[in-house]
Amino acid sequence: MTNPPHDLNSFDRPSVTVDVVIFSLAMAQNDLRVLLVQRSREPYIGLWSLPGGFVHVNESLEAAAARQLAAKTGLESVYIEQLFTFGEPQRDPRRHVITVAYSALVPYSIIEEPAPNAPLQWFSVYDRPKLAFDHADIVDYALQRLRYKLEYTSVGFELLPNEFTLSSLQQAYEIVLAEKLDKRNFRRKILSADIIQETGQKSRSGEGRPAKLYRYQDNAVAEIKARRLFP
Amino acid sequence: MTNPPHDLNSFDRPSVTVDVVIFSLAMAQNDLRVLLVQRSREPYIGLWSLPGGFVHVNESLEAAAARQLAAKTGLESVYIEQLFTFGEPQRDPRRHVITVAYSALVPYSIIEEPAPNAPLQWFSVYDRPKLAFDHADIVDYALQRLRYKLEYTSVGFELLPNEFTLSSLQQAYEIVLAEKLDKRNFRRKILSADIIQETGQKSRSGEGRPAKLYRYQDNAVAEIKARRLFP
DNA sequence: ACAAAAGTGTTGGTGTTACACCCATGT
DNA sequence: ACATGGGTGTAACACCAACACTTTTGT
Repeated sequence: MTNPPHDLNSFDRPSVTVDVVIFSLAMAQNDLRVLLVQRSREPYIGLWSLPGGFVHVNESLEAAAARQLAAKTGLESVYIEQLFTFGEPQRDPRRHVITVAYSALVPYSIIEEPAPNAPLQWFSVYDRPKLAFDHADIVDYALQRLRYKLEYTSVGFELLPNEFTLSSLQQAYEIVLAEKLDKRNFRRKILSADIIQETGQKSRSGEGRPAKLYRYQDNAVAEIKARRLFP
Repeated sequence: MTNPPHDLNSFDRPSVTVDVVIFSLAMAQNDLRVLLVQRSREPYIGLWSLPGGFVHVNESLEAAAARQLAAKTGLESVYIEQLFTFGEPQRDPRRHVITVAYSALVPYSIIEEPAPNAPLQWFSVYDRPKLAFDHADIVDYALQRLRYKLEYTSVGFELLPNEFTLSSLQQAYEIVLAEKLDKRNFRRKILSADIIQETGQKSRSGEGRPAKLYRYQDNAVAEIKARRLFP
C-alpha cells in the first residue's frame, strides 16, 4: 500500500514504503491465502492491495515490515523475510515510490476470520481480485519464492502450529506447491532431514488412526542438507 | 557510496541509494576482484567503498545501478542483478539512508587497470581494505550469492569474454568458488547442460595443445536444468 | 624428445522415484 | 465389521564423485 503523505509536496527524491505479502494456510479448504486490504482512496480506490506503508526515518526495513504485520494481524514474532525491492518510477501513478517487499508466514488458523465486509480479508492466492499498483507482480514473486524456499529450506514449518502431524505437514506442502506428493517419500525425506522430533502425543481428530504429533526442533529456518527437499 | 546531499536538511523520510558490487576476474593472478572507490570526504574519508549514489526521482533502481556502473567503468550492457536492500538506520552515521545493493559481472579484462594512485581500484575480494559503512557486509553477501548462483545458473559465463575455452571457464569457476574442480566432471556437466557451442576455432595461446573455443549460446542467465551445476 | 596443456570413460556409491498393503481407532 | 486416515519397505534407475592416461601442439 502506498498512501499519499499528508503534505503533497513533491520532493526531489523517491520515497520508500514496505509492502508485506502475508501468507497463511486454510487447511480445511486446501488453500493458500494472502491478506489484502481494500483501498479507501485514490488511486485504485476500491481495489485490494498489500498491507504496507512508509518507512519511518530511523526505523529499519524489517521493523517497518513487522509494524505493518502487527498492525493488520496483531502478530509479532512470525517468520518474515525480505523479498525484493520494486522501484519502477511509474509503479505509483502519483509520484516515485520505491517499495521493499517482504513476505511473512503466519501459522495456520492463528488469526480469526475478519467480518465479511471488513476492508481486510484473506484471499486465495490462486483466485484473487485485481490488485492495485504492481502488487500482483509482488504476490506472484512471493509465491514463486515461497515455493522455491519450501523445496530447499525448512520454511514450511512456519505455516503450521507448533505441533503438527506429518500428514498436515504434507498437506501444507501440497497446498503451496500445488501438487501431490508421495506419502512414503515425503515422510522419509522429512524424517531423515532430522529437523523434527516426536512430542510423544497423538492427535485424535475424528476418525481414523491417531497420528503422532511432531515439533519443529528449531525456530530458525535452516538449509536442509545440501540438497533440495523436493527436486 | 552514500554522499551527502548538497543541502543538509534533515528530511523526515529516509533517502535511497544504490551501491554496486562490480566483480571481475584477474585470470592471470587467479583472483576475483571487486571495484572500489576511495572516499574523498567524511564520513570514513580515505576508506574504500562501493560505487554508488542516490537514486534520482523517476529513475528506476536498475537504471540507477547501471548509471553507477557506466560512470565507473564505461560499460553499459553487462549482467546486473539486484541483491538485497540494506536499511539499518545507523548504517550511515549522518542520517537514515537505505541502499539497494546490486551486483554486476564484468567480463574478464574488458577494463584497463586504473593508474596506481587513482581513487578507483580493483581489489581482491579475498584481500581487501577496510570498507566504509556496511559495505563489507554487502561485498560478503554479494560473494556468497555469486557462488550460489554459479552453482545452479549460468551466470559464470558473464565473467568471461564471448569466446572462451573450457579450461578458462573451469578456472573462472575455481576462482569464484575458491576450490578445485575435477576436469572430467566439470566438462561433462557443462557440455551436458547444452548451453555452449563450439565456435570451430581453436585458441593457440603459447604452449600445450590448442583448446577448442566455445561460445555461450544465449545471453540470458538461465537456470541450468533442475539440478545444481555443482552440488 | 620432452614439456605443457587439452581431451577423454568407467565404476561404485548414493539419492530418487515409483509403487501397495497393513494398522489403529471411531462409528 | 467397516470406514477412515496413519504408517511402513523395496527395487529399478539416475546422478554424482573419484580416478589416470592419451593426444596435440610448441620448443
